[in-house]
Amino acid sequence: MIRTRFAPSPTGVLHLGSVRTALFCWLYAKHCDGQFVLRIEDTDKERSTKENVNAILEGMSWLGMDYDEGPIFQTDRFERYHEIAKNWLELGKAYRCYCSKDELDKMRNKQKEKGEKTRYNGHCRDLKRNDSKEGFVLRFKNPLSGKVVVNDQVRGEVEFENHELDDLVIVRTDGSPTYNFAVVIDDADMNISHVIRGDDHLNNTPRQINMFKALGVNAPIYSHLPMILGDDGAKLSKRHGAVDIRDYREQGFIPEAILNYLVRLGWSYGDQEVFNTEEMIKLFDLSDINQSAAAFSSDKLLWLNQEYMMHARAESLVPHLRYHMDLIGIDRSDGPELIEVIEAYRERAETFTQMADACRYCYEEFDEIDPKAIKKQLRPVILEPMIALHSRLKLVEEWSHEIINACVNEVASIFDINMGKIGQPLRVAVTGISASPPIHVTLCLIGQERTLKRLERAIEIIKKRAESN
RNA sequence: GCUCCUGUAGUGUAGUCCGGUCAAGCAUUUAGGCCUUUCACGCCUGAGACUCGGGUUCGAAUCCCGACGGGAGCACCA
Repeated sequence: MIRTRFAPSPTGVLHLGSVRTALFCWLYAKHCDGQFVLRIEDTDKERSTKENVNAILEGMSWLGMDYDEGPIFQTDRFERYHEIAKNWLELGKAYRCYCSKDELDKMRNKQKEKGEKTRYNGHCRDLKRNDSKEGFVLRFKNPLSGKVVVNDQVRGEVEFENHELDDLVIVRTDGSPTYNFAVVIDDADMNISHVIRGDDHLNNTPRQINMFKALGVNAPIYSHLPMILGDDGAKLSKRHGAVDIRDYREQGFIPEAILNYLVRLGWSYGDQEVFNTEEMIKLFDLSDINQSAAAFSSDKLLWLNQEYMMHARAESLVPHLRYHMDLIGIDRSDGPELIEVIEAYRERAETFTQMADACRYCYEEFDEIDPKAIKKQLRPVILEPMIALHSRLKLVEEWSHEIINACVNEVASIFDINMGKIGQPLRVAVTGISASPPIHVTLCLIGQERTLKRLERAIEIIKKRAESN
């Protein structure tokens, strides 16, 4: 049985990089008809928070990544870690270390001066001391010679010399287990067959493999994913805009689009760009993961999001639009059906935030017309046609695309002007700006009453302008 | 500093394992055009890359060596 796990630490929110890791784990488990486990690595009691746990859980559910087991909290498993630690101490696989923080610092500084890699020098490794009352940590007795070969599914065989590794702390002075120790026990206990995680863990892997050996358990199969960098090539951080996955929800992205964008960062299937979730699961494989770091590009995410907006079933987008209209405070009580808005605006908005923002004038009055648009479109020459248009639209009984179009066409032909000459002023009058969906669609969405009112206002503006000339 | 990973257009990638079909494909970005009553969508055309230097070979993006660049790790953080 293939079992993967996503093991975030709640010392921070769920960010894009972690989501990509989670996605690959999730996809691989699904692809193999295996299981996916969510484990919360909260051994750092100081920095782990309940809020971050919530952020992670919320993010996972928004993205639609379900798990077969979990969330399992490491803090619930301390007994188990202690059991192993005690056992290792008895078997001589681990030892007590009494070195103080100062001593360790001094040791590292010396190594640095000598141009060596900083690591624990094994001072207490063979100490025959048993006074358990003093403050001490437990260290793992790492083999001194030989090498560890990590057979990575992405990197190939990576070799580490044991003498490059040091005796890492597995239990702190306060009795809490450290990350590398807890991970190994968990992955073993939970029968994780494949560990898929960020590149930054590659250097931890040989020590973990050594601990699996000490445990007498086969290590899982590892895959180390290339990192995701910001668009400037530096590590992805707040500087690059949103990092918290929830920010992407607030910005109006569709979860499937985010997954689709992320899956193409470090994985590919020929030239294909767009994958629905089913396809992703079907086509995903570890052997197609590539090895170099990728830079995050919001341009492409935006493009993909629009692709999803344009091709999704309109009904499925209604909740999204509703959510974002509420978010930016649009009163939806008086205006068109959301589904009509979606159909009119989906190909001119990249996100739901943009769409909500763009359709505001269909629901609420606006105070100001763009001055540039006034100057260009609401000119005295158009006064008569606008008045004529107003009187016709006023008489319309069935406010439909066809009839609105007929009115506009009629006025255009009476005054012998082309559509653009009357369409743009009309658009500016009813929307306040110079870009909107086709004019009949726009008017239809805005409704007859509002259209007439706004037309009257525009006519007043034009009149005033004519007088002042 | 040491250890490990990595290097195809601005960005993501195909091709690299098993040299020739690659005078390097696709997508995004970008420039121009078409469509169009605006914006967008769509369509067409263009710009833009094998990090560099050696070597092997009839032939190298692909194999070998070196340099340089980028990233990560070296905690009683995860």
